[in-house]
Amino acid sequence: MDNMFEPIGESQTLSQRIERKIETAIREKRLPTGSKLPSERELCEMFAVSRTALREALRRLSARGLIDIKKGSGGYVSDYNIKNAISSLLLYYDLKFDKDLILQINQARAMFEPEIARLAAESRTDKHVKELRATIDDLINCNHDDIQAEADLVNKFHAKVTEASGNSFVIISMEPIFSLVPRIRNFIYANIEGEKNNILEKHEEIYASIRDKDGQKAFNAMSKLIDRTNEIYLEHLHKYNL
Amino acid sequence: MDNMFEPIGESQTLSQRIERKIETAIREKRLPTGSKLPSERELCEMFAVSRTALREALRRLSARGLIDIKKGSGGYVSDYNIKNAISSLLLYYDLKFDKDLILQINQARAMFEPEIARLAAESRTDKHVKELRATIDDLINCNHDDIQAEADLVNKFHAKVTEASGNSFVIISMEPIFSLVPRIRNFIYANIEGEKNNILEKHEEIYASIRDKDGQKAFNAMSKLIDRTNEIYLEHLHKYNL
DNA sequence: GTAATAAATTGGTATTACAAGTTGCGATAA
DNA sequence: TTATCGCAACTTGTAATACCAATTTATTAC
Repeated sequence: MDNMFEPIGESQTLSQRIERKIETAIREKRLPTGSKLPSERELCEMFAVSRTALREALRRLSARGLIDIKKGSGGYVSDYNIKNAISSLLLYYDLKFDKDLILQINQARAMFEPEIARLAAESRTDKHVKELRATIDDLINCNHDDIQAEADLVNKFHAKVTEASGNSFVIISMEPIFSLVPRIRNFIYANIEGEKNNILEKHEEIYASIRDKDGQKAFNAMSKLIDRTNEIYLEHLHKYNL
Repeated sequence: MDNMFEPIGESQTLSQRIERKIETAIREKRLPTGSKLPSERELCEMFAVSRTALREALRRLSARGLIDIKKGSGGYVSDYNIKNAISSLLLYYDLKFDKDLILQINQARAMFEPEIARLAAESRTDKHVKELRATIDDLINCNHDDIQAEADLVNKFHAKVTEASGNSFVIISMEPIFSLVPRIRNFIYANIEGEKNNILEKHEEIYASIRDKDGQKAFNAMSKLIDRTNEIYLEHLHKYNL
């Protein structure tokens, strides 16, 4: 019995209550996307509060990405997009970034990405095929010494495969991974010297499977690729005793 | 050539620049978790700005979950937890919730949950086994008429399985799904009359597999369960032409 | 030393004033 | 008539001051 006696009255501040009222209106679409909010003075009158309190409520909503405020113009209901949605998630991973997270991400990739490749093979459009081809070509032409550029292109390829799955939930879920890769790269300077041809081959195989709409083949190729990549990572982690 | 002429000067407001400065200090751990910020008056002097501008910066940081502000006490660097991180993600799904999202979520579950069950079987602790057992027992004892309670318990079971995987990235990724189930339930009144025994059996099978650390068996059982559930959903969607 | 009390400190709200940017209307010129 | 310019009437952004309410700290009485 932790909370036998809950706090009496509203512990919420005035500006928080205003925030919640406007937020509810937005969630219930009473304020549709893109619509203009009344001016601050008008809202002050409507809520019967000072401009100070109202502005702080608007600042919170703006910080959370629910509204856009333009100086001299006014406030508008934001087109709440994925960027807003995952920005705080990215911040979270940014703060808790460590070796464990890297291992867990690698594990998650091994679990999910083969299935994603399978779905991509079944759902991809011609546009996706073109973009995947272009990415691999860039990778082929990439300077062998530029490890950073190579890693970025590999990352781009995997992001494109995920995009080709057409499942927005999957795309959003994987987004943090592809955003964190640059940081992982700074953490693990795993050299894939002598592996590049092998890696490249597997990417070609994945590409071909998706192009030919062969889900099972895409699954297998992706599975092998991720497993091999994880092996390289683990070897490196052991070698440098991280 | 889209951006031949980039905007001149800082389009950022003063309060946004203050916000960014403090945010950077937090991200770089110069302000460690739990530490107390200087008082508003002090910060005003340090940044040489009015209290108005400073407070709006603090409001933004507070709204984003980076700091906690206690009246009469002061501001503290928040222990930025998962709740903060995924709250905006939940808002996003809340706003774009529709039939398509439900279908994509079901697809994603079919892709991911079997693998999650496999990992759970390999990583689970005794505590997880107990909790899973308790959840199934609740489901058995649940009133057959109370469809809502049943759905909640099934949902809880799947959340617990995910938790047992021990992979925090996976847990966070799946969190939106388990949060959305109540809304899906209101969308689809899929009657599992006559299915309950079948569903229950499969849950028992998953439980036993995880208890016995049989990953492959857990994978198969979860796979069958999700497939059957999706069938029921699709039948319902067709029947009512949603 | 402890507990009650008073004082100082801190965040919350209100008010007023002005700065700075945007919008739209109308006067003016072509 | 049409295009352009400029001004006026908006809008939000920042500043300064004052006071309220909650919390913390210092003081006092026991």
